[in-house]
Amino acid sequence: MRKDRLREIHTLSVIMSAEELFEAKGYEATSIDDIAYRTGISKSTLYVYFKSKQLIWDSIVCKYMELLLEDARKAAESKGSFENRYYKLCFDIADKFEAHPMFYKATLGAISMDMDQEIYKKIYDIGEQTNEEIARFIRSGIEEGKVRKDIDIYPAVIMMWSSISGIISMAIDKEEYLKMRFNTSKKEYLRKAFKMLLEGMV
Amino acid sequence: MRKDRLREIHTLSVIMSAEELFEAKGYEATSIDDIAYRTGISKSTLYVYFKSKQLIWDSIVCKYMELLLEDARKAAESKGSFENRYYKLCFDIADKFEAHPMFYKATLGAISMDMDQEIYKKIYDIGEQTNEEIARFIRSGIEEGKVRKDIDIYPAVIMMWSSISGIISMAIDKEEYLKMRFNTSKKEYLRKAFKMLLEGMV
Amino acid sequence: MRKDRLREIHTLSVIMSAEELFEAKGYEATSIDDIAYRTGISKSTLYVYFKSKQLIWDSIVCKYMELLLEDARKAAESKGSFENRYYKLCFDIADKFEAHPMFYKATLGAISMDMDQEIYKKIYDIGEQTNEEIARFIRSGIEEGKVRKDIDIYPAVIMMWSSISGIISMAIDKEEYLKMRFNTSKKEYLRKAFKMLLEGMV
Amino acid sequence: MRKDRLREIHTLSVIMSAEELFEAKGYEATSIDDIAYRTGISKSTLYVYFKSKQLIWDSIVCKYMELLLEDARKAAESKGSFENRYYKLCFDIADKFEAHPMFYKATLGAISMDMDQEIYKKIYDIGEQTNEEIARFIRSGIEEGKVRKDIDIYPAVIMMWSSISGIISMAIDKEEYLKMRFNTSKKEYLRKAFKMLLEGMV
DNA sequence: CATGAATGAGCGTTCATTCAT
DNA sequence: GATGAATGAACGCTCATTCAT
Repeated sequence: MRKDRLREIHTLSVIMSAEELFEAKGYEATSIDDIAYRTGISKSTLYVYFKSKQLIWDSIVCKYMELLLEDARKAAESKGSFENRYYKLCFDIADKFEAHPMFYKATLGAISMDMDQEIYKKIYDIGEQTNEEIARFIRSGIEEGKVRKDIDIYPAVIMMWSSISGIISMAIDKEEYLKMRFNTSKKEYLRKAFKMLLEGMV
Repeated sequence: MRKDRLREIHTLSVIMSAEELFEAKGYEATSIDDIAYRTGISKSTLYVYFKSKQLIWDSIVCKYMELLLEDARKAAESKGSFENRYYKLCFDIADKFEAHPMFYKATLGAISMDMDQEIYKKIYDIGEQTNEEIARFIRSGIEEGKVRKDIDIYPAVIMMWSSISGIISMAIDKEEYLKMRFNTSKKEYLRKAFKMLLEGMV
Repeated sequence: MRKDRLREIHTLSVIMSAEELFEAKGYEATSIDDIAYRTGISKSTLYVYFKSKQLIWDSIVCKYMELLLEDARKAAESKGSFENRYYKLCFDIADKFEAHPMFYKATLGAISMDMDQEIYKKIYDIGEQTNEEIARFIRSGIEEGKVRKDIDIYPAVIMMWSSISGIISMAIDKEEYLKMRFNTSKKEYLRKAFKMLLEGMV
Repeated sequence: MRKDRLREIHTLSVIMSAEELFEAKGYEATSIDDIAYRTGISKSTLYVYFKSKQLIWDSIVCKYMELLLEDARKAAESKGSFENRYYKLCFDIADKFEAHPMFYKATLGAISMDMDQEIYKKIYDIGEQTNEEIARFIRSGIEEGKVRKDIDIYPAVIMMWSSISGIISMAIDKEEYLKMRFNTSKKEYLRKAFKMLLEGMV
């Protein structure tokens, strides 16, 4: 269908503009006018494609979740030692956080569990798949003998996930401070912190 | 002084109301009108005590930082084995996060480093003291032989800090999900996660 | 274009309302709400057409300056004796002052010389053209032998301008007083005053 | 009475502060808080002495009118030729306008003729006395043979008054412009303009 | 489908004024 | 007499959203 194509193109370009603006100025400070103007369409046209500002945000969240899922899948499926895949995963995520300042807020905020809204259901599903991939990844670590056999896999998934996010987000928020106060670059700090986190699982 | 008392009472009750509202709806979505109404004073009166909305937020951040500092100090100074003090610290913080859902955003978000403003200077100083207490705590762990000698203390402080926050905040955000999906209570999950984190440092 | 028409209509009617209100209550005491209400549109709609209150004022100033320019041009170009053209000019301006009580404040107050703003540049240019027309007018008086040859034209332009405004604005402000105290009608007073200005008191 | 003394001192110091502030920032932009603070009393105390902000303004207007009356009286009574006294009067007024940017607005704005308010009655009376002094001054010019015998004295008073104000106020508002455009200093311009006013352009 | 036009609801902030003590 | 405390009423301005065409 032509129509679907067109709709998709519009949808995507709105999301692109919104992403840039949300990242530059934050959700609240970005106006629908801004988004429409940057997209090159009229405000009313934008409303044809997105029923509300919130839904634009949710779409971006969804997109980000998909990126995370991809990273998790790579960690679970790709070749290489467990350690290598672990560091790869950590830094892949860190890169995304860095490239998209709103990544943290978007993927880790309390996400509405209102499953009536299609978008929230989708986001939830992607989250589940991601957990599943991380679980596979940890299991592969156990098989490789790099992770304790007695670990409780699902809590470990969540723990890993939340620690990684906590570590990355603080590394970004306090980059300046880390440099100034401890003369540690963000990258260096991250490597140390990820290492400490890993050793807890060994 | 009577007047100082009154001022303090007002200040505290504004902060209380604001805290509840910020927690329920977030900073942007909470209006000064809301805060004044919930405090039971007029908007103009509120402005007698707080020169701006931002300053209300900053005061809350400051208060939270002081609570954290207290916990850190207890961990560094109180008697008991390193492990016990560690778990005490983790759960003390978890309690605070739970009592104040905005704790995470308040204490870990990027805090202005504009040292001209008195309040930011104060917040920064409290943060420094807190780091120092955690460093003392870790050093006591080393002395006790419970933490590796070769650990890099300050990165470890930050790493510990960010992981703990990440873990707690996700535990709270996903409590319902953890129960439903893995039949794990938040408390149980937290204990496991904190344990994993600790073992990385051993 | 339909849309240009609409825009123009709105613009003009906002200016009309604002003019009446500024005249009745002054700039500061007139609120945007007042203007919108009197125009019969919502405040938000008003902001579609004027980006700020200041710009509404500036537009009115600009309009007034154009009216003055027209009068000056007529004085410089029309047929008739110098005296007749002089009195015509004076009373034309007086009529305008009367029709628009804020004329004085608008056209003679300190006008921003910030030439970056388009509107101020326009106002300045119109002022320059007006001075030029008055200069032509005075030169024609010299040619006719009705004005001293040795007069310094540009200071004379400004002097004439400011005296005429001073005279008219006081005549309007004190109309009631003139009648009551000296039994002189405004018109009669103005004729005498303009004559004195032309001939001097000596 | 002690009390009256004290009252007077307070009244005067409020007026002084207000004057400075009104001149620096204008009437609207000056708050009662500003005035009280600068006076060194509390806002509430200020209200003991002045029932409203408007009345503070009116008191200043009154004071200014008294200054004008003094100048007019000097012109009428002092020794010297008519011309000399004329220029003295003009420049005395110009000096006052310059020293007090709000002088113009204060003394020439349409003054309320609400004679119920004591202050307005006082202002009106001073205005009357001033006109009378100027009338005496012009009569002395006639006696000296420097002013036409057939002049209508009271209209001439008003005309002179309004022209002088118009000339001075434009000289101040456009000082920068006069310099830039015609390379004429304010003083030089004023002298020329006052001369033209005296002698007429014919 | 695309949009120009319009707006209601709200925002953070200010300030002249009142009043009990 | 002096004041600290409190406030109602505005203010200029913004913005997500609706709707007729």
